[in-house]
Amino acid sequence: MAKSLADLRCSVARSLDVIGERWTMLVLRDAFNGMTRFEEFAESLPIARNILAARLKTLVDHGVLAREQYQDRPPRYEYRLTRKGADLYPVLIGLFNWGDAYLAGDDGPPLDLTHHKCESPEAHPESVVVCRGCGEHLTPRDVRRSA
Amino acid sequence: MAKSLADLRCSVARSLDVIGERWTMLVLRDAFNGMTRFEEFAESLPIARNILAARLKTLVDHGVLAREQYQDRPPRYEYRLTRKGADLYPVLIGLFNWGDAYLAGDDGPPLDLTHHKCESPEAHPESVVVCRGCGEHLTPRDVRRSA
DNA sequence: CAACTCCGTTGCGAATCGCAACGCACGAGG
DNA sequence: CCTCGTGCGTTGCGATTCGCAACGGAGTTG
Repeated sequence: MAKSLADLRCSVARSLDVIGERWTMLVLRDAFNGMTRFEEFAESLPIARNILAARLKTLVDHGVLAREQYQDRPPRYEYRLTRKGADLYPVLIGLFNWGDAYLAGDDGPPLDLTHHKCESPEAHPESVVVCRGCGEHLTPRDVRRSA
Repeated sequence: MAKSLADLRCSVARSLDVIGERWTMLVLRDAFNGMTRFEEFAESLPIARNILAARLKTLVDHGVLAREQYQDRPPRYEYRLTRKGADLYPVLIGLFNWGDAYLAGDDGPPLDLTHHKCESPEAHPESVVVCRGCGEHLTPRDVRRSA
């Protein structure tokens, strides 16, 4: 996997090379949800333990998660999001929004997230594309390649 | 692939079940970039032709791309983003931003996107998480599960 | 009629995944 | 001491998926 995607001179491809493997984004979803330990992830997802170990290792290798020892005898570690990992929040929320909008079952979106300081009934997180310069909301047609 | 991810009662998992396979987001990147034909995708990416055919088929099956005939004799088709597909823009830009920020090579980000109506030198698209109710910029700590 | 284009499909070896079992270090109970 | 339970992975093996290269077929051009 690593070789062919990473050297495509494309930031999207490089990102996917790190977080595009099966289960990886779901592990990160759990991490954003506060989980830190191997057994928590393993119970939350129907993922094989060897695959979970491999995913955690590549995320740690890439600096998305940090592996920190929280006890000796026996040594046990927890996995925490780094700044780099936390910066994937727009991607995660984007997937969340899209699934809610188009793939929800008959009984509506499975999970409800709320901005807890906001009074509005619509206080849900939403991933949107804006212009870093003027702040305007952007569609694909507002953007072009410039280099 | 389909079975285990789709029935996880999680919008993120359901989204990944549709667009989480290897190469899929890169095909969509090209589609956002204006490509529509099989041969264009095949030339743009180092993807095996059988895999490309399979990815296009699942994207069409899920309504992310629409397959439209653009000539008879021989029948030829083009693949266009639907509204559902276009709504993946925040995810794509999120991956793009993250790769630019953390995975760029020595010579900076490989590709530069610009909001062409904006005069600012910082007129680049950015995927951010905001509150649908109040519009405020949100971090993971501002959000909690409410259902 | 031979060459070329566009769009896939097929066959086969290689890589990856899923599942279940095992390993190991430690603490608790009997 | 012996066994059980927990936390955290690793190993083995069959099943799935992928990558590559070759083939096919329908039409167009020289």
